[in-house]
Amino acid sequence: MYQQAGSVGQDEPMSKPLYRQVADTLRAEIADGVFGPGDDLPSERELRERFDASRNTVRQGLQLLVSEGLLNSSQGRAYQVRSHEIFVLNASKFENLQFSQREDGDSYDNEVLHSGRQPHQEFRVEMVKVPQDIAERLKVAPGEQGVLRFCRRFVDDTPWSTQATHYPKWLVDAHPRLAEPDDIEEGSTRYLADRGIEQIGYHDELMTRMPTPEEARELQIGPGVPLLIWIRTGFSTDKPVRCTRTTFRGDLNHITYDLGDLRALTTRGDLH
Amino acid sequence: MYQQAGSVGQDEPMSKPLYRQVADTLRAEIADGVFGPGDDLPSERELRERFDASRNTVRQGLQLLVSEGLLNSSQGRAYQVRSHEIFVLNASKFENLQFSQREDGDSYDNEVLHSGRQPHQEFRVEMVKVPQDIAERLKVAPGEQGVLRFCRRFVDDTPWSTQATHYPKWLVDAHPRLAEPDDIEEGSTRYLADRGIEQIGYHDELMTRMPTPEEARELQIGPGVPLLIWIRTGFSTDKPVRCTRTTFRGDLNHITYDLGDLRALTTRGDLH
DNA sequence: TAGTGGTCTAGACCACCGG
DNA sequence: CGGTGGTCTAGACCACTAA
Repeated sequence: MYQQAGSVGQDEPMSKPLYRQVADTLRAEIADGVFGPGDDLPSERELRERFDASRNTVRQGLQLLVSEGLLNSSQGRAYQVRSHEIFVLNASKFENLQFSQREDGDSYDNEVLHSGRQPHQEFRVEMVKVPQDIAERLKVAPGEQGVLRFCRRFVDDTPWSTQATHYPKWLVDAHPRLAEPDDIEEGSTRYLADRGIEQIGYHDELMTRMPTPEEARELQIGPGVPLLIWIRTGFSTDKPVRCTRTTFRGDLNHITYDLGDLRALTTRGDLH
Repeated sequence: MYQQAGSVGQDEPMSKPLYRQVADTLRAEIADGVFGPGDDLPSERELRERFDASRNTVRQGLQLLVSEGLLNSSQGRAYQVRSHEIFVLNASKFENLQFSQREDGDSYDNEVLHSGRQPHQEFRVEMVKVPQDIAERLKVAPGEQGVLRFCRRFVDDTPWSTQATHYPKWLVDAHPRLAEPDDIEEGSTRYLADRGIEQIGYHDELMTRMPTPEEARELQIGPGVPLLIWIRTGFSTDKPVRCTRTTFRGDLNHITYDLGDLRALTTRGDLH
């Protein structure tokens, strides 16, 4: 059934390694719905028999699927097909993504509150040295102090994203509430705007990479789930005012932008 | 030196598995520059001695780093520290990302042409059934035919991204050059605009995930490199006109958006 | 407690790369 | 050719989960 690796077929098929056959077969079965989201896969022992392979080989195949983000695994329990509910953030509309607060009008476009999920967030404020990369974006001297307002968001106790906003020292000196450890009721962007510091332009950067071990721990993600990173630098008329780095679990989040005239979108229909 | 797994320390440290110690140690050394971009790592045999571990255990640790995108590996050669040159695409400025063509003014913001790299692209046009997800975005019946204009871009023969644009049948019927197999000189968006079909709004979606095996082959990426996916739907005054899905190697590409008034950014300085 | 996955070993053979 | 990584096996012990 499953060809041995190494001994190459005469002419063309150049047999795939066994562990890849295992992965490909299971991947196809997941795609076909033989195993649906949340289902348990057969145990390693059963797969070993089915594919006539050693345990390590079966594990190597399963590991591949884990690293593709298709499976979850944890000690003592069967491999499980991942299921995804995706949160969509419209970055061109929403200035502050604030959970469980005024959802006036259009404040964010999520499927969270509309599906009985329970969002919450952890919040903290620190005085820290502005990290090098942020300092460049804020155009402040490397090593300068600044305020970090940090937030980690959860949905039903699943970590969803972390958000770190840095404010330069000159701004904090002029508007000290930025450094206070409470959530700013009206939103810090609004607070600044009310005090004459208006953000009239944004520079957004989007990128992806695999999490570091710390990030993986913080967002409780295993291998195989990439991060989606969104860095927004907010500008007043003459200089950068703040820099926010939001780190999302890539498997649970999409970001959208609406540009230009979208009157044709008013009948949104089944558009994602 | 390196604690055994299993036998738990009395009170707290709960020793890490050996393969993680291998990975963590090497990761730190890469971060510290002990091994720079492009450098070879010591061979598995040497690492086995250094960490006093079996070959499989060392391999497991190395595999972790590969899956984090830090290392490349291929048969017969040493593990190599990945090096990244990142291409930045400003999605709010550039309608068509066209390689090696009129770079009038600001047409794209890359470090490619400015560093002596050689870009090129493969191009093809097909008549295909519009895929389900694209059909939703184009608001056409699922299963309907449409034109697919496909492009794969390279930099110095490294696959960089693939781009697939779907046009609905009604548009192609009215403007048949969309279905012709040549590159449209002036750009297809321009071609349409000249014929009265102007795209006045865009809906962009950004997401990340690990590549499927096909995608990994097409972009020549190994495990540990996530994809960055950008889906742009272009709208005329009353309906969607085209849908473009661009699939980037996440390790080589960033996307940016400029929103609002960015006069403060004119002195771009060291801002990325 | 039985069954699952997590970690680890020792050794084998192979394919590929470079000198 | 020698050295590298790629694949695979057989078996061991452990930690965790669920019944």
